[in-house]
Amino acid sequence: MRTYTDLSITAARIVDVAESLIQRQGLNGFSYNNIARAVGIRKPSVHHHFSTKADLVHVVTQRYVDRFISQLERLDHSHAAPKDKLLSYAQLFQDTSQSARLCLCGMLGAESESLPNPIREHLQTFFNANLLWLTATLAMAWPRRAGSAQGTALLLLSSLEGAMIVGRTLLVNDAPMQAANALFDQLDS
Amino acid sequence: MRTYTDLSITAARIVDVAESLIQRQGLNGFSYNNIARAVGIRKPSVHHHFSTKADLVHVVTQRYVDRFISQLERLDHSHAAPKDKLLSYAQLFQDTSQSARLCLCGMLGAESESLPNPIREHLQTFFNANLLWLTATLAMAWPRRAGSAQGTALLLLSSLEGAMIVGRTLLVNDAPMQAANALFDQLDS
DNA sequence: GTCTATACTGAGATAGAC
DNA sequence: GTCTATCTCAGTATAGAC
Repeated sequence: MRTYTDLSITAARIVDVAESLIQRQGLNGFSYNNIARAVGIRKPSVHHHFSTKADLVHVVTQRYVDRFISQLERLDHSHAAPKDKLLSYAQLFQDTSQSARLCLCGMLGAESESLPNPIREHLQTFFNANLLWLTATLAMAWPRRAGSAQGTALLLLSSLEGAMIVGRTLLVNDAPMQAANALFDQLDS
Repeated sequence: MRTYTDLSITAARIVDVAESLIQRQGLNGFSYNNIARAVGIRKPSVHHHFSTKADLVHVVTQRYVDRFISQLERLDHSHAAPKDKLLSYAQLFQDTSQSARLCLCGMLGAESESLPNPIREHLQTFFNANLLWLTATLAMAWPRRAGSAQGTALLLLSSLEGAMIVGRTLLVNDAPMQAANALFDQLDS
């Protein structure tokens, strides 16, 4: 199966466009034609780089998950205070929301019934990595509540994923940050 | 525009099937053929009842939103303790999750860029009604935290919507209830 | 209300020239 | 790597008979 580490310039542009389209319209909401127009080439040229849609979506997902996990690691190495790490984490979702996109894995997770198995596994990697990171970081930020960190991690991750959906529908552009701050306030009190 | 209050028996079956398909596969993940097979009629017969897909989805959404709001009113009239009302509320999402579905409005909200405007408005009605109900009920359940009830309402609604997505991907079947309980525990402490 | 038959369109995909 | 041309299939939708 293809990987994203050795993409030609055109292939990388295709992956960029496909990523954006999935985050905005969902897996079944775009076609090779949409990609071709956005990149400025013809449909068969897209097939030249990614012979099937499943292949393309696989590469897009793999790159997204790897990049996101890299950001978690970068946050860890930043030596910021745990609470500030969590604010930066919430800001990642906030930024995506502000560019009128959903989290790629949230969107694909919603549509996961139509998804090939290898892609499903990438989504599981994504959510598991986030839950692990959040559990550890929440336990450091609020040590007295360390015992409930695992449940709080699921609460925070779910609320950020959900807030992107609620926010885009109600045209509230800071829903992820609002939801995260509501939780942080409760944890502080 | 059609409404759901005077559906023939066949039309009601079509709406039932369409609702389930949207919750499982999303707006772009099913066709009139899928519906026809599930109902046991032919494709043109589906068109006889709902001439376009937009028309069908509109009726499905309208019925779902009205029914859900009725459930909120029923909860209000139940004279249960506020905290128990909130538990029953979370259970609504939990039940949906357990039948391998997402919230219809969560799914359509994710795909809302491809949605006709009238349907978007139903989604806004849904989320606004939920936020209002949650804000009021949270303020009753935890009066000392009444000042932050609005933010907590967004947090809870978002987390339930998101937990359905995270849960279905990780094959955790009680994610909505886990997320809600994590929040209720913090509010209690 | 339901059916068969049929448009028409767009989607995913391939062949083969340049 | 890109193109034109083409294939096949599914999707939405309509016409008209029963």
